[in-house]
Amino acid sequence: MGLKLFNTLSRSVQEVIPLDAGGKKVGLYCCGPTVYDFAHIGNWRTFIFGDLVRRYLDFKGYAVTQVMNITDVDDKIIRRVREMGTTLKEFTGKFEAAFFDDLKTLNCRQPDQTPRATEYIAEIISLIEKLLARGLAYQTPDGSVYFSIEKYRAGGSRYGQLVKLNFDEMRVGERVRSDEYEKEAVADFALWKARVPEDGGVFWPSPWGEGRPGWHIECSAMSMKLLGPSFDLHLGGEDLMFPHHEDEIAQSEGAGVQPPGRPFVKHWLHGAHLLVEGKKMSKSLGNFFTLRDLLAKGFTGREIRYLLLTAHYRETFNFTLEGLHGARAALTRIDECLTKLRELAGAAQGNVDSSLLSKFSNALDDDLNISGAWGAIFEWVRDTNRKLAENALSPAAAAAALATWDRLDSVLGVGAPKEVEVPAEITALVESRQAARKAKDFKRADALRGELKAKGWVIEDTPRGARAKRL
RNA sequence: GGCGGGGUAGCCAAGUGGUAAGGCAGGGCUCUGCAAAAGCCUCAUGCGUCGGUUCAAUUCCGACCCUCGCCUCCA
Repeated sequence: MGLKLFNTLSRSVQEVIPLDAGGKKVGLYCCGPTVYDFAHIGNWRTFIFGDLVRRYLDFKGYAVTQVMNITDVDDKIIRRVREMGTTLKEFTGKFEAAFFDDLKTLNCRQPDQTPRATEYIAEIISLIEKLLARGLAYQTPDGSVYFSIEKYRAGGSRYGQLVKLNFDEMRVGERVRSDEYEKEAVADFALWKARVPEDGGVFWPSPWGEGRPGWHIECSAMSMKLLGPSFDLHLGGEDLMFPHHEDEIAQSEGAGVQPPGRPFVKHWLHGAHLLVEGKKMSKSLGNFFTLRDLLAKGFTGREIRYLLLTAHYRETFNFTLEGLHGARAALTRIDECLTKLRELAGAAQGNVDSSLLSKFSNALDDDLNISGAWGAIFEWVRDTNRKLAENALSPAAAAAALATWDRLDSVLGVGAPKEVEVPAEITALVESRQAARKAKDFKRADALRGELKAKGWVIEDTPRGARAKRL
């Protein structure tokens, strides 16, 4: 069965058919972070969405090349570099490292390539030169270069493929930034920004004088360089539809580098934003969380990942602390089941359960209906628990269940429960308690239980004996 | 104003022209010396409101109410 995803270009759910003649290779570009601060939970929702797409394509057997850009030069970065009296490299390096740490904490796969904008200046310049040569861009007296939407449209190209725009309405009451007053039309966007004193040491030489790239051009330059001028999937947050992605299309297709009849990007994917505690995230409301803020509250990366993966990517999701507690409980349910399966399976071998697997992939094939996929998983957990309780599972069947889970988890990435080492001291206490219970010295047994609890361990008495569990 | 999402149990969240997945919380039970932990069972005559189409609508159509987002550098 084929994977179908909503394509913003067509505003409909369409099957993903690779451009690759062999139908195997898929190019996936995900808009990455602008490294001017720690990424917040809303950013992470989108990055996890990208990771899900990547992992599911892998699961489906495609040979995926995932590229995620690191935007390490833009207005905000320059402003902060100036304010903090540091250098661009030092400033962005810190947040870039934090980004990759966080990516790992959330168990996102490292993209195959993570190009930095500042390392693709040559490609950016060459792309701008193509646009100038084709008459779609113009230079202003200050040395900036802009993309002319009017010329682009005059050439028969469509500007406004991802969103419906009313240009006449838009020209009323628009904002004109003081540094962009030289543009021919307000809708035009910068490809190259001439150096101004506030940029400090952040500038590169170019045929138009010293300056730096505009915001959209880096994604065009890097994606086309690494994935080719026409590729399969491009993903980002819904806010990027306009102007960022629209401008990317204009400048990439305007350069005329695609083979005849091929688009810059075939399938555009956009992830919805999230609300936190029912409201738009904002620092003044106190509901603005970075990943680090949540870790500091004691939540783990996998709990956060799980919660962000429970809802459909095109729906606004309400992220709450209560939801995070629920995520913890839900994951524990899965963990308990897996632990029991592991105990039972031992060294036995088993084949994957294709019925669960097909329920899972049927749901995900349908525009990544992950809620449906979780539904199938939890039904399976309940069913497995029932069999486990009835002793109706053979070691081979348990091994098969575990093999199936591994397959599912290659997509979900919430991981298997960690095998917690029980310290000898704890084991000794558990054994003393067992001895006391056997001697019917319940007072002492309860005291030992209390002692264990104080040390952060709970005793789980099962028909097969007692075991200690980390609180 | 223009464009686009949403409104499903206490909370989160799927889904379907034929009578509502799943998770959390809650309730009951099993196990236990008692607990805890864990497990099982249970939990919406109802899907924003009002009309319409239909044998049948939460699902289609219309109107309305509420809510959220985008409309030039915010994932």
